[in-house]
Amino acid sequence: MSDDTFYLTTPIYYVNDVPHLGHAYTTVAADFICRFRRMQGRKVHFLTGTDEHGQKVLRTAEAKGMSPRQWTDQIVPRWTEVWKALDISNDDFIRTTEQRHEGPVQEFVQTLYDRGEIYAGVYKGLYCVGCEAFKVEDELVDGKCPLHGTEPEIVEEENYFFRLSNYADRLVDLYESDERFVMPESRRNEVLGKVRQGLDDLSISRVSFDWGIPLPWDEKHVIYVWIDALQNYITAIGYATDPERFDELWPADIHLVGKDILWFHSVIWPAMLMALDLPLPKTVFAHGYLQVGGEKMSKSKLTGISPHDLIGTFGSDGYRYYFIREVSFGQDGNFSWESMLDRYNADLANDFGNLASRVLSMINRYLEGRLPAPPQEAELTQAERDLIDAHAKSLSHMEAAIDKVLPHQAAKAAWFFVRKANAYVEEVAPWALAKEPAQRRRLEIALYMLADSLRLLALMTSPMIPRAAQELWRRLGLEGRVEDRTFVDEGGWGRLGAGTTVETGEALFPRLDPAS
RNA sequence: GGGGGCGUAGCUCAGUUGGUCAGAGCGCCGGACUCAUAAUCUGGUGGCCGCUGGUUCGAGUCCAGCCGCCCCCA
Repeated sequence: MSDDTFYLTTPIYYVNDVPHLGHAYTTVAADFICRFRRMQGRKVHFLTGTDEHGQKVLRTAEAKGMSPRQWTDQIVPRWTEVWKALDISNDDFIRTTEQRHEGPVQEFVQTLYDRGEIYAGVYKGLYCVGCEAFKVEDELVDGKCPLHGTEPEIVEEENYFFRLSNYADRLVDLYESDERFVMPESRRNEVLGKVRQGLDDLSISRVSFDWGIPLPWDEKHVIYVWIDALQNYITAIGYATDPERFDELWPADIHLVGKDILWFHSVIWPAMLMALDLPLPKTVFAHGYLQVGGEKMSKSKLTGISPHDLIGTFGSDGYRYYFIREVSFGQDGNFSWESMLDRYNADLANDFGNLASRVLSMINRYLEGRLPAPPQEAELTQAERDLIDAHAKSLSHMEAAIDKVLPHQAAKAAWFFVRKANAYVEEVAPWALAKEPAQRRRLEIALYMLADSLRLLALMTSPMIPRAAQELWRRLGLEGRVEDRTFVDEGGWGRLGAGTTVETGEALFPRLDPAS
């Protein structure tokens, strides 16, 4: 791959049901990171999609009186429409039932088989359909799966196994030598501790049902859904079909996952890649879980809340901002209607939206809506220099936070500049300058600096709140889409043309009444 | 059973290798200002840093035990 590419994946979501807040949380964070990387000038490839095979989907479909294909075909749009509503900028969307996936997956496992990495054996065990996984006695509570509360089925079947056990040592070396392979650090320790205890070989096929991808050398077996699913990360970018494209994008920079599926991504997936001598992803980042608190939705479970329920009130931008800013990314976080409302009003309406509103209004009132000439170096006072410093600091902190995969810190860093800009307004008090004709140039400089601050903020916040950023960009008389710009090209001061007419308008983020 | 994590102001959380580490934002109280979405700026209130021992000249910061909460286990 080339250095300027940036390939990020979300999990492909299991289409057993419709999307909920947890899925959207991962996807929004991923989108923020990808949009930010694009504006850093990286050549981004952002992949998401759906995981459609396996017994659970089959049973869900049967329960609805549909074929699994009918079921997945009608539910996938429920996912894509949510991503559209949240302005997710994915470059591709892969379904594991697509031809471009199934063929290469067969080639992948065939190659493993040819290399002796897969062998036939018999598996006897307790299988939990909910988990799509075998269980050992120890894991059961009163004979039932603790996650699903159901009794596992006793299954004895001929399976093919992947020689996962051969890779424990190499995996341990990997975790120890590369601190970025599993992030955050606490998760790395978790995986390391577990793998040090050794690994068993992994059953990778099923014969009891046929909703899956057949093993090419033994077609009565279908490939275990997880093995099939993980490969979306390479099949989507041309593994076995388009070597040039594959080489350009692989390895992935980040696999973003929830902590519940870390094992598959940090152990099984790299082991399979090792078995084929393919490069390993650079980082598997596991974020925390959301929990639902507060009064308004206390009776709901996270999985019972649709993103649409919140987008209606807070908008796509409000939704995105809240989940990016509120939750410490590597840790579990709480969602509540109340905290979402607080964040929206405090950060978006008061700090950001009002800043735009007051600046545009003053330019309109004191300068007839037209931007003055940008200040010369010699015209800058300490107040302007501080503002310029604040922006530089804010942007560099954002970049550092994104490097560490900490979107909430990046959002916080951006708001440092918002606050500084508001403080600058107070410091220079344009309304006072406007009363004294002798201060005309000082007034122009102050309002130019503020308009320019808004432009820089539109750039910085576009990855988080793309709609408001675009609207601000437009009101400042700027052409095109802000998301197509880069920090390097547009991140300097003084890029607004003298004489440009700016527009005032409706509040970017109208305050929301807590009572309603 | 094994492995990992969390418990710091009312709330959400920061606190590298132990010594200005007792912080930020929100909330709350007061002051300033009036360009603005009763927004903004500014000052302040507020915490036996879960409990108990230990190591140390000195511990949210290390060790042990305990209490509470949580996650993972192919």
